[in-house]
Amino acid sequence: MAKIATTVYEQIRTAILNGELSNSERLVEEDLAVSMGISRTPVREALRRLAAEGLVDVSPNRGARVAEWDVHDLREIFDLRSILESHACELATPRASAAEIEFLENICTEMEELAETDLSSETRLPALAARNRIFHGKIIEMSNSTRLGLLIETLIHVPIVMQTYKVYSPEALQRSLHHHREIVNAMKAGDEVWASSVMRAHVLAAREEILGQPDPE
Amino acid sequence: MAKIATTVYEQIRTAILNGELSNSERLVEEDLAVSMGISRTPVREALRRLAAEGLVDVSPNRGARVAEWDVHDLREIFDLRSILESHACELATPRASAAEIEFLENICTEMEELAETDLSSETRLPALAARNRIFHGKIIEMSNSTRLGLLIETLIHVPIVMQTYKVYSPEALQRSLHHHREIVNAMKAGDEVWASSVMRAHVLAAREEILGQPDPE
DNA sequence: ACGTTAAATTTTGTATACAAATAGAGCAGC
DNA sequence: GCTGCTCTATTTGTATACAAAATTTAACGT
Repeated sequence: MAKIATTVYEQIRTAILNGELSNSERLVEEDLAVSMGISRTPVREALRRLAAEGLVDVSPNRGARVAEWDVHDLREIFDLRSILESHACELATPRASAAEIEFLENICTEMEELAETDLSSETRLPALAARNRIFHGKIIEMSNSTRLGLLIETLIHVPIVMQTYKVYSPEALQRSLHHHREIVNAMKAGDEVWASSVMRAHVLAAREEILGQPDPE
Repeated sequence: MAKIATTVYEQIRTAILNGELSNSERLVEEDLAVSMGISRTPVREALRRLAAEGLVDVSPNRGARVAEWDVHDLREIFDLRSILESHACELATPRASAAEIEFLENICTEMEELAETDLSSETRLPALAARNRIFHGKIIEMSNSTRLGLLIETLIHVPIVMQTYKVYSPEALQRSLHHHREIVNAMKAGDEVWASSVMRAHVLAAREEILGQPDPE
């Protein structure tokens, strides 16, 4: 059987990612423990792990809260994502096998077909978001850099980043899908400069779609 | 008084960073606890924290070991450092104040003076390494991106990266100091492309100095 | 001698107990 | 009504106890 601490960790994590916990909600160890019928020990471990990932903030003797992110945080996150995922494309392109290219192409097709159906349906947006994550994750995996993957992971687990498509306009969605298709074409052509440039543009476009105009600071 | 867990964390951490613990040495909770006269609980917390940072590896029911890094790991680390620190330069340049430029210039001067003295002395290399860390840290701080700082931090705490200068040839050291000076000059001129390019070259040069020629894979 | 299996020991994972710190309620004073 | 205080209740931090898993040791047969 899996460790209890890991189970707790995953439960709290998905709860945060799905936005089921309100912003900066207090996470009391005892409460979580009794609600799950376990002791505080594994709860503590899970919370510390989430803190290390940046999903919760803990202050000494004051406990843990769900982390929250302001506009400046999101700007930082998308800026870094644009750099790191672009780099992933650069590394992945010369390594890409025919099978991997085909895999990415299939996801593009699936997403395009999904986008043509009624988007107001409950199931469409999650389906798109899931495939989007697979698409980006696959390219990161293809980059063959464990640490690059880990760095990106620590960035994108912020709820708003996970739920990107929820705030997309139809035009933004179309542009996003075109970017995906163009990235695969660039990789197919073995052109890592092209591929990485489109990826960078793709993430920065998402940034603007979510944040609106750049803040002057 | 500070939390015991934090104290333990720092002790183990510096022990690893100073290379006082042999590679992949087992870290038994009970042993560490009794040797410090405390219970296992804070030791556990410290070990999990170090695991999240990548300084130790933990396997379920099998405990923690000091992490070790092979050539491929180091290559990944320096590649990512080159990208992220270069980005830090890009962000820092337009924000740099006169005082900050002067601060960096002073470090450059100090390091140049240290390099002219007898390098075989016990104290010279640590003094250089400390100033090197301050130099890079200052630029990261000037970039004003909390997350960028955190990402870089998780990369550079690997012992070999911390102790870079220990393996430098005199020529490599000179080149490194020239890079530092050039970076400051570029920032002073407000040229973020120049500054970030030199920084990228600076880190990639360090990579080659430490790893030798690129592995063909 | 060698390998295999089974007990014994060690070590981790979780629960519980207690101490230390913090937050909050209630009340005094202005 | 508001501010600042004390005391209580809550909550975190650490220690200890026990259960579960893994590693080591020992025994046994071939």
